[in-house]
Amino acid sequence: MARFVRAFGLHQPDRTPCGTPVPVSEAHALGELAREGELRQVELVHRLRLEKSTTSRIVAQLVRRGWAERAAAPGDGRGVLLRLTAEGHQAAERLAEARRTRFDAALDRIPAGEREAVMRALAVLTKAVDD
Amino acid sequence: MARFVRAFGLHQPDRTPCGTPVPVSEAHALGELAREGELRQVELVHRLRLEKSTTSRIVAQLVRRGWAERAAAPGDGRGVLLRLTAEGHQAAERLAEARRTRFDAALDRIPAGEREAVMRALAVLTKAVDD
DNA sequence: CGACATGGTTCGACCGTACAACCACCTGAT
DNA sequence: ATCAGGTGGTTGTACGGTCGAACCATGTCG
Repeated sequence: MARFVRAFGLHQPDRTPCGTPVPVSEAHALGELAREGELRQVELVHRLRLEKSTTSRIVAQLVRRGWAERAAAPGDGRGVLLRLTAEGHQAAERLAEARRTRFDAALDRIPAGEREAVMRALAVLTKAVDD
Repeated sequence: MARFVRAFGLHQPDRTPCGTPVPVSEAHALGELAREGELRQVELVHRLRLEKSTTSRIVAQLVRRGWAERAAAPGDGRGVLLRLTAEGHQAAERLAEARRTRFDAALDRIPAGEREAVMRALAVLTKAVDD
């Protein structure tokens, strides 16, 4: 496990393991938003497992980069609804591309017959770890 | 993958995912030293995938805690040979215990028939990711 | 003997995260 | 209708892990 963390480069939180100079948490936020389309900020807190203060800053950073925009949440005057801008979607796509490249390279080193089993195992492990 | 990182708590580098209030990198260093007995500091640099400056600081921290001690490397006046103290071994054991607890809990949530396959898959993936 | 490489340390800067305090808004009970 | 307590967000502050560069000592090779 420890080996995996180091090999994957997870100990450097301000750089994506896939080589992109974007903080890991920001990349994750971008990914969630890209998949969901819209997201309440509080939902992002839960998915990213961060404090709301940290999440607030990350969102501010995304907005500053021009990747996301805040809107009022429908039916709740307190909430913030997040949405990716056009540039945000492009950035997410670039990130996904880098991720694909990185993973393809890794998968190449896994015997073809085992690939699917490994991917499924990772999903199982994630679910098991997730309390 | 991203889900796994968040679920496992890897985004918080100053706390072990297993609940111990010890920085992740320090825990990894402790683990390597416990397994190897002795280790050159430069070897730790490679295994931890850190800069030598960062490694130096981590070692200093271990020494400060009374968990490790530096010695001259045999046959090389520049090098530093690292060794765990008695307290260091105890600390490593406590860490291993916490890890075991955490993993057992996770493994309990994996169908018995799949456990071995999942563990093997993780090893395969680590090797594949490791350039 | 001199040039370059290697192992370590120290210094400075950056940045991600948590915690606390605070505000705005919502909700439910009286 | 009102007030208490809960929830969503922001800002200030502190902490700490990591890197890069400068520097030193030691080893190595021509």
